[in-house]
Parts: sequence; C-alpha cells; structure tokens
Amino acid sequence: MAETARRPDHRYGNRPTMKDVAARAGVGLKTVSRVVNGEPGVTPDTERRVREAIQALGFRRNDSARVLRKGRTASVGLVLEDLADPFYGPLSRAVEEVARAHGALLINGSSAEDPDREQELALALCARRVDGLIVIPAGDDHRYLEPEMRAGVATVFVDRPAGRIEADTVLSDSFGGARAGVAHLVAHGHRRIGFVGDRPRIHTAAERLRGYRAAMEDAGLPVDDAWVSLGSTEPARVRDAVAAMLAGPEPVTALFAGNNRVTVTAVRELAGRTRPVALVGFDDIELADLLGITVIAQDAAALGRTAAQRLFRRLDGLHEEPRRVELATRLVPRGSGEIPPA
Amino acid sequence: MAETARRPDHRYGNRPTMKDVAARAGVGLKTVSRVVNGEPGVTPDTERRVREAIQALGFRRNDSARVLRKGRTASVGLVLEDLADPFYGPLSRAVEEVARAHGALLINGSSAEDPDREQELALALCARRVDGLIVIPAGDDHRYLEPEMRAGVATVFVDRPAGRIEADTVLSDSFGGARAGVAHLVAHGHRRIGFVGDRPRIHTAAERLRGYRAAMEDAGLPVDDAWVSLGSTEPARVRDAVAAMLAGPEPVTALFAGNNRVTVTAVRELAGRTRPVALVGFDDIELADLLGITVIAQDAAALGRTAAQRLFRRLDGLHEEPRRVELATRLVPRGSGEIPPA
DNA sequence: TAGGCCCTGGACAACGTTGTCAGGGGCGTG
DNA sequence: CACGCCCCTGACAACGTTGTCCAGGGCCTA
Repeated sequence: MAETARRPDHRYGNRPTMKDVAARAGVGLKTVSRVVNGEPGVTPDTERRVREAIQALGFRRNDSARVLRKGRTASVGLVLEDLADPFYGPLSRAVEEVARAHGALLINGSSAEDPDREQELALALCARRVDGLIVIPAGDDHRYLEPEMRAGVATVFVDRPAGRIEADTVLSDSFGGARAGVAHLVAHGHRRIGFVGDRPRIHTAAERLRGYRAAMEDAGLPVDDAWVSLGSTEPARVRDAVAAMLAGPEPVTALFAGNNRVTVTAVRELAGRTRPVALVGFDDIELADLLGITVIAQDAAALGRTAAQRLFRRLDGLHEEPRRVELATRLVPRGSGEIPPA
Repeated sequence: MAETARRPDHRYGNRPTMKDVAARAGVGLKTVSRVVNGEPGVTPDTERRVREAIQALGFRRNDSARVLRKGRTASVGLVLEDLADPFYGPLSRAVEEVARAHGALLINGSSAEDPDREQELALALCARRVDGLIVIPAGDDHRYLEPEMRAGVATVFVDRPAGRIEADTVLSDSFGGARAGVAHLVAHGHRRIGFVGDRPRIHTAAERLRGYRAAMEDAGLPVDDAWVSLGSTEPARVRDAVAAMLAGPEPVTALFAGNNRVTVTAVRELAGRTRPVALVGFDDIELADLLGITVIAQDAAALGRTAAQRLFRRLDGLHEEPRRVELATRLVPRGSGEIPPA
C-alpha cells in the first residue's frame, strides 16, 4: 500500500509542537511562534486563541530546536574538580548566579582531578554548544581547546592557570597567601616549620610550596627536606606525613597545611597529641572559628563570580588580550597559628 | 543582483559542519555521519580520509542538532536548594556519577528555597528537553509538572516529597531521626529540651518537629511552647531563639537543632556560655567529630544516588506505580549529646 | 556467463524552531 | 471613490544532524 502513513521515527513521548498548536488554534505556525516569543504583531484575539491551544495541549517550546536555529544555547559549562568539595560548591553557585542574571543555565561536571576526564567533559560541553566554558584545570595541557576557542567558545580558567594556551584566568594568590601564612608562623617564633601539600603538578600546590620556601628564605631559615611532604590528600598519607615530621630529635614546631583537606586531617592528627603544634591552613573551613584554626582564606565565591563576569563580557563581544587576575587572600588568625614553639 | 549569495543568518562563529567535512573529504554527508558515529559500512580508506578532514577543520559534532533528530538529550536536570550548602554538594555529585555511568550530563540549578524559582528552573530544564528531572522541592504544589511528566519526562523528588502530585520520592527518615535524637537526650536525663528548626512549611522541618514531639510524648514529658522555635535559619534569629530558651528561671538543659545550619549557629552560641548545654543536631557536619557534636547523620550521597538510579530505571522503561523510599538515619554520639542536665 | 547478494556510498526527508518575505485586508486621505 | 500604507498573517527555507531508501559495483555461485 502506498499510503502507509509516514510515521515519525521517534517523538519525545509525543509532545505537541507549534504545528499542533497552530492546527488547534486555526492559525499559522509562525503566529504561534510569535505568541510564544512575545513578538509584536498579533491581534489580542488571535493571541488568546493561541494561548488557549497551548494550555489545552500542554505545549512547551523545544529549546533544543530553538538553539539550532538561533546559534546560542544560553548555557555555560563549568568543569571543576569535585562538586562535593566544600570549596567548589560556593564557587559553582556564584557562577550560577551570574549565569542566571544573564539568562543562562549552568551545566557542571566533575573531573575528579583526572586530566582525561577533564578533557572528555569539556569537549562534551562544547559538543552541546555551550556558549562559554569555565574550567578548573586538572590537566596541564589545554591545547585541545584551541579549535573550540577559535570557533567562538568563550573560555575562562579558574583557580589554576591553563596549560600551553593563552586564555583568561582568575586565580587566588597562592604564592602570596602561603608566604604570608608561613611568615606569620615565623613571626611567632617558629624556626622549624613543616609543609604538607597536594601533588606538585597541581599549580596551586606548587605555588603554595614556593610561597613556603620564599617565606623561609625571607627569614633566613633553612628548609630540611624532611619538613616538606607533597602527595595525595588521602587522610592516611597526610597523617603519616604529619607524624613523620613530629617524630625524631628535631621535630617541626609548626605546620603549614596546603589546602582544606590537608588541614582537616592535620587537625585530627594533632588533636591526639599532647605537645602543642602551631598550624596555619590554606582555605577556610566551616567551624574553623570554633576550633581556633588560623587560616589563609580565599574567597571561592569571588573566584567564581569574577570568572563568570569575565566570561559574559566576552560573550557580549569584548575583544582584548587574555587577562590574568589574581585575587588576594586573607590571613585569619584564630589561635592555632599563634601558638609559640614548644 | 539575483545572485547575492544567500548568507546563513548566524553560524556559531563559523564552525565547520558535516557538510564541510564531506566536501573536503570528497564523500557524501551521510558517510561523515557514519564515521563520526562509528557506524559500520565504511571502507578503512574512506574512513581515513574523513578523519583527516575532521582533524584539519577542527570539526566537532553539534549535539544540539543531534538531539533534535534523536529525541533524547542524554542530560538530566537537578533542581536543588543551594549548591553552596555542604549538604547538597555531595548529593549533586552522587547524581552526577550515576548520570555519567549512563552517559548523561547533569544540569544543576539552585532554587534558593523560592517556589517560583523552583518552577521557573524546572520548566526551563523541561524546555531543554532533559530526559529526566530530579527535584528537591522548595514549593508544595508540583502540579505544574504534570504535563511534562505525561509527556515523558521522568521525575524523581528527593529530600522532600512532591506536593499534590504522585511521583517517585526518596527521603531521609526525618521523623524517625529526630525522634531518636531527642530520645537520646531524654535517655541522658534531660526533661526540658528545646527544638530549633527551619520554617515548618518545609516538609523535613515539619517532620523533625513531629519527631521531637513524639519523643517527648513517648517519655511522658510536656512541651512548653517556649521551647520550640521555628523560622529562618538566619544566624541572628537562631541565636536569639537559643538565648531565649536558655534564659528565664526554667531554661532548657538540652537542644535539638533541626538542620546543619541551625546546628552550626547553635554551637557558636553555646560556645560562649559557661553552663553546659547538651546538643544533638540533624545532619552531619565536617569537623563535628573534633568538636564533639552528636548528630543524626543522613547520607546525602545515598539520597542522590538512590534518586538517580530510580530515574534511570524509569528512563530504561520501568513502568510501575510511583514509589516512596525512606533512607534510615544514624545517630552518631560524639559528646555533646551525652552531657547530663546541669 | 548470468543472476543474485553484499558492501559501500549518497540523495532526501525529517526533527521543531525562527528569519524572511510577500500577500491580503482595513483604514485614512486626497 | 480610489489609492496607498500599514498591520496581521502565513508559506517557505534554513539551522545540522540522522533514518530511510536506493543505486552501483564487485564478487560468488550455479
């Protein structure tokens, strides 16, 4: 039979389309489009008929199709390390608020600190044709984004710089913060200060280590290799590292912790000891005030906000050299950093 | 001139399309599609030519267009309250992991506890044609989702039940948790126990209050209206509430805090006092172990994981009555809940 | 050697929307 | 009364992809 009705091959569970609405309202397709988009040039009476049909059918515009036609998706992507980390929640939220103010949705993904996964995610977002991309790098080579950026995907890197590529970047002053934190310990009389940090291929970790070394050098203090421990932030590893620095005949009298996770574990480890050990941690932590933990605080929300604002300025057509912004950190003394050497 | 070339009206910053790739490789459009999608029926030699062209042009498939054709977007939406809240970060991350295992992306949105914003977000996600939707309700009427659900959008509610609509729901046992927490205080000798909670229109807040009352009644204890305070979780309000309960001739000797934010503020307020007051809080908190805060812990990640698994089972075609799952809570004694009455 | 089958490749329509353009009707003005 | 203008309205193409279907060529078999 020649007339087997040509049935569409999928249909979203049979959602009504503008065509259906048009048929029901007895108007043209384009008129429905006009009503839905609030475009002028529709009689109040026609508009009412269309709205009734929309109601009756439960029609909702398919933004996927719209995107295809318009070329902008009104969405931005955010690739971060781990949404469950209390540092990234506020950052993501800040990005979301800026996006919302610009009428855009946010798609985020966690790289779990895996460069391959970062790339996979970022490219998947590009395939979705996000208008812009904010990336907290896990890897150190971002040339894979070059074609995307050339094709017009605005891209901003946050928290850590991009690798082998020029792009807008928003950072915290890790070097300066760590230097100030260690100097604070020095000022309170410490001469043997330990540093427990994350893997040094992570830019912030390397910078903080550099800040530590700079502060020690500023004070004319030597740095014993045994005082420096870099590696994963696994609690077990950090505990071992702390324990090692506190053992032996010449133990450290103070610790600088390279990020929030290290700080938490270090506090737990120190809590079990009798001899007081001074501690300054990078990143603020909830309840740190009650525990009296001195920290170098960075403003995660400000990082996200700044990056997002930059992104949307690019999307609004800003055309200038990529810029690198460093946000200041803040020393918050709360007791643990003011303990004198034992 | 009749021949002014018809220029496309937008172009994504001029991204190459399959057509461009086909032209460059000297093959047909569909052949490119086959290569990109790993479909069979392409000679190795042809495939190589296509891949070279893709490389040379920096082509990346436009998933927006793909979605339009295929009907599935491979993305799910999550509407939560506030991504910056340490409770929701892990929940969102757990959803993301399940989605990733199913090859889907996650689009997040924060409702800021505003029902209108919740609706706006959820419907925007539907317009993007997410395959499924996970909602942590801010409002108490979700009939607006009925057309969407009928149209095939799988929907699961988490943490709080849906309002005026039947749908899959995953909850923590707020009632039982609060009841157990208050019973714990009673077991340690307390008879005057205060309850500081969130606004009662929030389902979990109401349930926890109910649990509190049940535990008091179980123990045959009266509840003075002055011991119950419900309202925003603003620190100022919570501090005032706590202060009020501790003032007067017959102050409470123990407090039950209705959620993580209340707990944090209560701990801060109690820290400034000399007379010890027992405290049990709902939700676990980072570092609560060090501060010795006894809590009723709920597993945010398990909530998210369970909900997401349910969602994808629906997407895989599961067809059965909506189900309501309640996850158990866990009492974690750490000291503050075991303080005897002063 | 003819017939049939498989393998490769391409033309075409369709997904649901928006931009362009042209037509028709009403109304004001000369 | 006629002309022209403006306001509504709808037909049509296009966005970039995938599903369907058909054509051509090579190879195997009878």
